[in-house]
Amino acid sequence: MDNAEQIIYFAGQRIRTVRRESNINLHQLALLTGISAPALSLIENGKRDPRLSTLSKIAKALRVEISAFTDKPAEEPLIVPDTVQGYAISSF
Amino acid sequence: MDNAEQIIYFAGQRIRTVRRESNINLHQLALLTGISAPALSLIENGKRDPRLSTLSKIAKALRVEISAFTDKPAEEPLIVPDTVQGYAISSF
DNA sequence: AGAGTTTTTACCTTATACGATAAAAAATTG
DNA sequence: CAATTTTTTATCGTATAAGGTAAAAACTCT
Repeated sequence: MDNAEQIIYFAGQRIRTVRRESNINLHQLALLTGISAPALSLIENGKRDPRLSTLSKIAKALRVEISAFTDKPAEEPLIVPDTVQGYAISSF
Repeated sequence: MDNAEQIIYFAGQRIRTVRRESNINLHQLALLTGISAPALSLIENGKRDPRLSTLSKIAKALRVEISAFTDKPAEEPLIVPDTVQGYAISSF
């Protein structure tokens, strides 16, 4: 799996995750984006290499930035806090 | 100009800016990405709707995230911290 | 299990991205 | 300005994205 394939696969997973968080199905996303449900299915499964305009329509419909589909989520902060949820770390 | 066209146009401008900051020409970027110089020219001028894999190759060659082409740059931070990652700013 | 819903797959058509090449146009530099 | 470099435009061939439709498969319930 080369780099581009990984990106496509990852983006598909992210789109699916965001869509499910919005509690809508492929048919509904199809209506919102103007992209057919079969096309969306292929994209979510990493079997299609979507165009920028296609990503843009999906992002707009799901109300996220395109980077939500392309960038790895930020690392956890490197600075360890003294307390977690009000408990001193030493108590763990 | 609809939303998708704006995204495509904006991405092209960003790619051109990042490429020029790297001091390379279209021919050189073509060699780095495997995308022809004419194709890169069309993309930079917002006349072509690139595939995700194409954006990925360009981002990799220019050593930036795809979001560098798709997202509006973040505002400058409003609050200047006293320390960064545990080091006093004055030590830089 | 059966019914209803959602997703996937397949097939066909159309639109368009992309590579290659060449030529024209624009920008840069001496 | 002339020479060189860089970018743009045009044309052609191939690959593939995307829509529509329909059928199959997979899930989700009661």
